[in-house]
Amino acid sequence: MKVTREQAAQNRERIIKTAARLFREKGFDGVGVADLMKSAGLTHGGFYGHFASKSDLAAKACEISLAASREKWARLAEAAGEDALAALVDNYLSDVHRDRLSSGCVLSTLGPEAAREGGPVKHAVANGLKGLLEVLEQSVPGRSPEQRRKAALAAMAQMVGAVVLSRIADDEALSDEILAAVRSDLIDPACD
Amino acid sequence: MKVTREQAAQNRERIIKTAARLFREKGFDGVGVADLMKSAGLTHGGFYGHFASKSDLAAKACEISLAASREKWARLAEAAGEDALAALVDNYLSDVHRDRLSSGCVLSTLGPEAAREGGPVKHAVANGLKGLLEVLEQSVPGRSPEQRRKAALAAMAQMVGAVVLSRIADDEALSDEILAAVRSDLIDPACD
DNA sequence: ATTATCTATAGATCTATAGATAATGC
DNA sequence: ATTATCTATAGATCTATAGATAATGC
Repeated sequence: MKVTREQAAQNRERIIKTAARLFREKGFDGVGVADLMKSAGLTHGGFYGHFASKSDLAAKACEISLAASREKWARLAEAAGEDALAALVDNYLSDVHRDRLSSGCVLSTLGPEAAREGGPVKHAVANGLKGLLEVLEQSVPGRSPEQRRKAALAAMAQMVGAVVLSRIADDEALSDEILAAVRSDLIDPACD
Repeated sequence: MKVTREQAAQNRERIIKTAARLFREKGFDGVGVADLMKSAGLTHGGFYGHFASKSDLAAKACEISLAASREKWARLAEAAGEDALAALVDNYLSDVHRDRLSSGCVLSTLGPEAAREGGPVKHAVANGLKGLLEVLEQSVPGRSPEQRRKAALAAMAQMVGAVVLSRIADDEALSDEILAAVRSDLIDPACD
């Protein structure tokens, strides 16, 4: 039954990645440790050799999810050059992002739950937010660093809110309308 | 043990109001039927005489919470006249709203969970969103109805996102900074 | 010998229901 | 007689742990 040290490390990574997917799909309370381990191809009891608690795993899952988001943002911004903001916005407000919870931004799938959870989970998500803001500050137009900081905060809030609302809307027309309105508000020249 | 027909109706209302408070504080999965009934001063088993299921209650709790938000918005907008948007924004982005989950906007406390839940709960929240948008469309500046509609959608997303993020931030400086940046972005003249 | 994983289970909790109780309302 | 509420519990599920197992790594 025992596996190599390296295999055990891989199993641990697989548990975290599975959790990162399932928590985003079903919420922290929507998936139990047993389901989670089954999805990772392991047994229930093996879990506590890897993690102190479900909450411990939740914090690590949020951490890697948001680190992946940050890397994706940095790649997109880098590739888009001058149009970095538009590239980030188009990506975040896409219907793919809205519809595929399992790989989406943790801020919009688990934000309120993480805030309530507190402790290491909230801390991990707060750090992830800071990381995304760093990328956004470099992608947003503005004369001074202060202006860019403010613009990044405003854009971040608007993107997260748009995805949350687009997932609440129960008719697709409204959902699409929300994404389109916010995309236009963020990208098109502010002065009309 | 039996109470008057009127008392029973009052008990039902009290259950819904208690649920509206507790669900926002702890999430749908954070409070059980037994806790909820105890908080309402009733016993566990009595619940199913009033509601078909916990989910049924959740939908009704979201409905009354969002109806109350809409009424509050309408009152604020009415009282502020020309400055309706600023009044709504100041209220939504206040630290009181951020800190007091129990009476806050359901979109920012339970939005992602309601979207996952689907069914009547999601439907109730989607309808509540539409109601708030109606008030916001009348409060936002813009030459045409289409322009106001777009501005309302953009503002709604930004307000919800700002509160979600301000609750995630684990240092108060960042949390306040988010609220202030978004407030200024929404209220101050858009062109600098 | 160590340790990653397994089986099995303790103990707590959750939703929902069954049947008893007692006050209302005909 | 009806019915709102109560007590008690069924049945499912959840987190976490205890102890067994078997392959690695010294």
